[in-house]
Amino acid sequence: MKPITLKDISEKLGISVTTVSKALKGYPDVSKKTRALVKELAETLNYKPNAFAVNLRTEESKTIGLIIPEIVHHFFSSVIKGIISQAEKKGYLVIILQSNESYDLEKKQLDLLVSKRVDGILISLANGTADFKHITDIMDQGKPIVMFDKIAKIVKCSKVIIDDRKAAYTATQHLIDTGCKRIAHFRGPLLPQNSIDRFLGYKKALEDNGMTYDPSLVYIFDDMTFEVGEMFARKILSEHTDVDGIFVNTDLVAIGAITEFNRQGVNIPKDISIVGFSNWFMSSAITPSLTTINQPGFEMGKMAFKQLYRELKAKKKKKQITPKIIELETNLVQRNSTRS
Amino acid sequence: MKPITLKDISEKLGISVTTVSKALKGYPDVSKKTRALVKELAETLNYKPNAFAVNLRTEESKTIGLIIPEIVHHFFSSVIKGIISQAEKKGYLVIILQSNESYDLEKKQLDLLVSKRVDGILISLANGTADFKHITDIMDQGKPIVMFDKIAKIVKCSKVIIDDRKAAYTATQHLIDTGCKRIAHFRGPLLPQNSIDRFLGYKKALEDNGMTYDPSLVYIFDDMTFEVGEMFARKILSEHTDVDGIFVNTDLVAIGAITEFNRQGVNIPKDISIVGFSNWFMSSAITPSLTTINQPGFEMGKMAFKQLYRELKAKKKKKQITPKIIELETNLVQRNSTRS
DNA sequence: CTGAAAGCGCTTACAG
DNA sequence: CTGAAAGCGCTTACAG
Repeated sequence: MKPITLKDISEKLGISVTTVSKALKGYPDVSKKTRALVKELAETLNYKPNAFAVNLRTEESKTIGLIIPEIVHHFFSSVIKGIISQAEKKGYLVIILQSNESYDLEKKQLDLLVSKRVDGILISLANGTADFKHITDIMDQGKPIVMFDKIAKIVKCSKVIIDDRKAAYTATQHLIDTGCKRIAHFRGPLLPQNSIDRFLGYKKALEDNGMTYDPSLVYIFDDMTFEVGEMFARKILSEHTDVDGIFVNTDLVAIGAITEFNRQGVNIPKDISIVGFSNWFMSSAITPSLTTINQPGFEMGKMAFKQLYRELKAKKKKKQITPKIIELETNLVQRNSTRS
Repeated sequence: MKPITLKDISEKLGISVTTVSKALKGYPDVSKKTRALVKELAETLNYKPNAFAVNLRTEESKTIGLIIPEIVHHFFSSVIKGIISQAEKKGYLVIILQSNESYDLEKKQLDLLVSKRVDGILISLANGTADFKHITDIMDQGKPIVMFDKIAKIVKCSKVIIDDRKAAYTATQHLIDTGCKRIAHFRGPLLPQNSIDRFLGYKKALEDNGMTYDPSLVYIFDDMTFEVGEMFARKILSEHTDVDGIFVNTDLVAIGAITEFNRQGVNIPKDISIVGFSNWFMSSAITPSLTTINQPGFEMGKMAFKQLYRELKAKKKKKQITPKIIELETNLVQRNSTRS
């Protein structure tokens, strides 16, 4: 059962392939009658253009690539959803790859996407990524690329981000406003820009409030997991009994910490207040519910695709692309892990 | 900056395109010397075959399509991860589409994937899907398709599933064994096979234990959300004060119910015991932690791709494909929402 | 308004 | 061992 081709239609109708092609695409230089005839037959035969041939001819596939550090992740999966839904609206399909926070994998996957000739690429960088040649190489080939969430400041492509520094400042200020005197920070890994910015926001808030910044209160770790949250909660209890507030880099770790503190009989928020980051769904279901920074994942995905789409269109028209930084708003969601 | 083609290499080397192509593919009928020369030049020029041309020639794209009801979902995102990681190992890329539990969207997306000529399709059906012509049509075209989790018994393709009936039986039996006398069931939507099977497992367990099955204790709802869990928890308290156990179709709804019961001062598990389904990550973090059925999402994704891959290979060799049903093991995870 | 022809970049059956 | 040629199915510049 071979698929129907233009040739099949042209033979049945006794006209040329050229005319069939034009008729199907609604070109004006085909008679109304021919056009109607062609369209009708195409319909009844359920003709579908061979995408492979179209791709080869037009040098575009209406497919984009997406590289993301982790899929089983509330924030990132929301971003994916935003990207896919927006892409579908514009007739684009999305190939998804997961870097597992590994630079090597990220690089290999980027290569793979390029060799598959996707029209453009959306990427959120792995924690392990410190060198960006694999990204700039692609930009140099003229392939549109948009970064989101985990970006590199130094790379001159479009980006969709939040103001991590400001959001972290707000989170820390909230701890201070609700009476915390000694505030720790679960910072996460060293490299990624948003770890850095969240840390800087935390530090700035302390300084602006005349509180001394104590490096020993900043906990660094590579894996942002529930278990890490439990572990550092225990560390706090043994190393820094005077800590009465923690600003945690991400909700999942904060939830691990809450679970451990609950287990140890620490009263949250009275003994220790906690603010997370991202507003994962879980944050509202845990006891006590987690005060956190709401980070608009779905929106971010939508915006990232929209920007890529703009660049795809600009490229087709051979227009110059000026990189754009799109910053989305965040807000503090007050719940029960901080005092009111 | 045009990409390098076979022609570029052949011209630089003064040999034919045919020979270059063969040399690159390691065909034996090329002299060692020529092969080495070609490979070296290809390397230095960073030659990448034009995937569009290869696709057209070979009529395959090494790309598969995946249609899933929802992405922001712990179980499904685990499945996606399993699929992608396995596909990557075998050199396949995955295009992901989300049906939002809608039959119309699912149908449209299936069409889209076919017209993009993906090599095969992986699908978990939408709740709204009651007719399967869109699926069988594709099978009739000889395109391999594998269903997972939310399947249709009537469709004769390969499937990766769990034994929902048995798992639900185990869950209900556990409630009975720990002393529950009147057990409700949050069933979810009517159509999907796994809702049906979980309900049947629940019913069977009651009957086998000499407990009367009471239809008024079975709650049906379309959206499997946290909010629905809260709502039906309230309903139970007002409609059936004698209920002392609930078997819930999925963890998310169970967690909503727990949250509402906590709020109303109902003691879990003493007043009401709850068993969920799926073992979402959240289930271990909530208070009380949720007893549930562990459903291996990552594994399911891996198996689904593996089966599709087998069928892809069989198709290439023009071998007949015999549909296979792959059943994965589940187990009860006892936590604190049921008595011990 | 219609169509013959070229070409996208590859692969492969075939001839030498 | 090498290469000319056909062909995958489409699109589009060009001629009539």
